[in-house]
Amino acid sequence: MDKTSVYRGKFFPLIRLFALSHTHAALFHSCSASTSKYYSLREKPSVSRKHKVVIFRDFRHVNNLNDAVCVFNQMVQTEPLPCVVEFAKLLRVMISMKHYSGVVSFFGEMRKLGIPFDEYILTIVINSFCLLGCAEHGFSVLGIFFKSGVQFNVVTFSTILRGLCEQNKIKDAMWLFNKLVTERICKMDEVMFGIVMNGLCKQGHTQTALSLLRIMEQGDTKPNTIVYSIVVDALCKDKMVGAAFNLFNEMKRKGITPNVLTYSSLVDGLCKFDQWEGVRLLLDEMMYVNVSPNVHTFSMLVDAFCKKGMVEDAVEVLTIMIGRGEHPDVVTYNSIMEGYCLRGEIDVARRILDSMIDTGVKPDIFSYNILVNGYCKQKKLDEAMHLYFEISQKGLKPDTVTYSTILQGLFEVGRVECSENFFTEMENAGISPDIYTCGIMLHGYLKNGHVEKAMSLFHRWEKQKEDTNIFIYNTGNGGFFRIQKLDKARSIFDKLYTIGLHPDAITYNITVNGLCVEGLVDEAKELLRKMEDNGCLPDNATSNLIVHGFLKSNKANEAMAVLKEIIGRGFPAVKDTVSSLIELLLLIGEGPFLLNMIPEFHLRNEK
DNA sequence: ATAGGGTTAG
Repeated sequence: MDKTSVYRGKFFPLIRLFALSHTHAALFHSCSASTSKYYSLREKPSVSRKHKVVIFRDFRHVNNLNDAVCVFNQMVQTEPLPCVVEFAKLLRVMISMKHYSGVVSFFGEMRKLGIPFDEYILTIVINSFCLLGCAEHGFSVLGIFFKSGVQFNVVTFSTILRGLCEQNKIKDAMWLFNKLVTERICKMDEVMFGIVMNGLCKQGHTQTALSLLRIMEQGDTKPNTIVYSIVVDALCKDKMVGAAFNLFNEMKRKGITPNVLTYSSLVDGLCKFDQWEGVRLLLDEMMYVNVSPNVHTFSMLVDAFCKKGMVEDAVEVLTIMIGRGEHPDVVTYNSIMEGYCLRGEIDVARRILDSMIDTGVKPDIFSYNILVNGYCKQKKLDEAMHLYFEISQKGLKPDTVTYSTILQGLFEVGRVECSENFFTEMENAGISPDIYTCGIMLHGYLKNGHVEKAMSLFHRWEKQKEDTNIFIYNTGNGGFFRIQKLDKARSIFDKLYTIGLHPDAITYNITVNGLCVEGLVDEAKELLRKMEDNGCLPDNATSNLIVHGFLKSNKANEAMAVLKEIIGRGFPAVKDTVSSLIELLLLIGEGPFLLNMIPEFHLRNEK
């Protein structure tokens, strides 16, 4: 019988008492072995009833994996064994040092040696698996709970749920969550709800999160500030700022106080919609209820102004925040840099990078990526490359975005071979291309006329199905149309359905436009009908593309029928489309039709 | 357990 089996079964609580008295002996033992630098008396002391000896292990000197291994080896050789709590402390230190697999192997060693463990140790092990990116291994640790009779708690399951959510396995998380609820496996708390709701929101299931909030209201665990804030933020990100404000007002009515995070989410939502007056009112309210805007809040404002090209206003926000004692950080400065880059004032941006360092704010990889992009957009590829080399010199590591940005820049100026070499450099550096990189490579090849290369890349990525999204297809589709590989484009479109990817408005637009340019009226017509059936209503771009497609193909007459049809179904025309349309109608002598349509345009534009 | 910044397609 191995040592762990002693701790199994229903007698566990009794045995735990035994283990505890064991522990005191261990503490005494470690006191006598006080030659070790890892033991000290500085922490709040615990007094052993038996020996009246004051002792605590101190792990502050454990600074690397090597230290941890030494301490661990020493601990397991100590006779009698140190307390479970001591092992838990060591494992926590290892997590803070990011030695997650070390935690797992220490735990394996502990089991082999029959060292007792408790729910805290097991939860730390689960957390390590999660941080290693394999949350599903957490389930096997759950097995250890059942086998050893250790009682789990809310935190155990919250940890697994958080891990699953972070790996975007929201379905698995929901399955577990439902099981916990329906089988009453453990008591729910606000934190667990928060974790699941946050996971749902991050995966775009805001409405499900909202219904969970409603369920909470009916139950014993009432939603708190954080739970409300999670949904408020998600609604803002879904561009449903109105709904977010409804929820915000509702929580205030119910006496749940919004905090700086709640307010900041709303400020950001309003900024993205240019609702400056609303922003002003909200900031006033914050002052009134004594919730101070912090560096996040101010950075959102700074970023919003910069993205609109209003860098002067952004700088004014910067002055205000400094005046209020809120220190701008790397994110704030990065936004300012981007603001200048967007206006083409890359040299100013470059100077900000240098002045950041003077104020004690260290640039990060974002800072460099912003500047690299600035140079690329100005087609200053040599400067961009120079900056790329500077990144490593500054002790930073170029990431996927850095490489993608430069690849895009190289393609843009037609340096296809450089792009190819740089792509190889990226792979050699161990940076794997993501969906952006794929799109850039595909589009870059197509734009520069390398159809075959684009095709082979396309097929390579297509096979790695889990990485495929609609974007790659849209890029391929548009490119293949542009170079008149109609069959290819058509087959890509058809394939979307078979692999279960849903075409979006852009997919339809690209394809409709491609068909129009080719003068394939019937097919375009067919597709528009499909578009409507699939709930993808034609948007401004659709109408523009159709009109331009027709004009380009000089097949105005045949195409006019399609236009009439979509106008009849509700043409979401905007001004620039209308002018193109007028051009087309006059071209084919459809003046009377045009006159009929004018009131129609007015009606729709006013809606 | 919750908030801010960088790269893609029509």
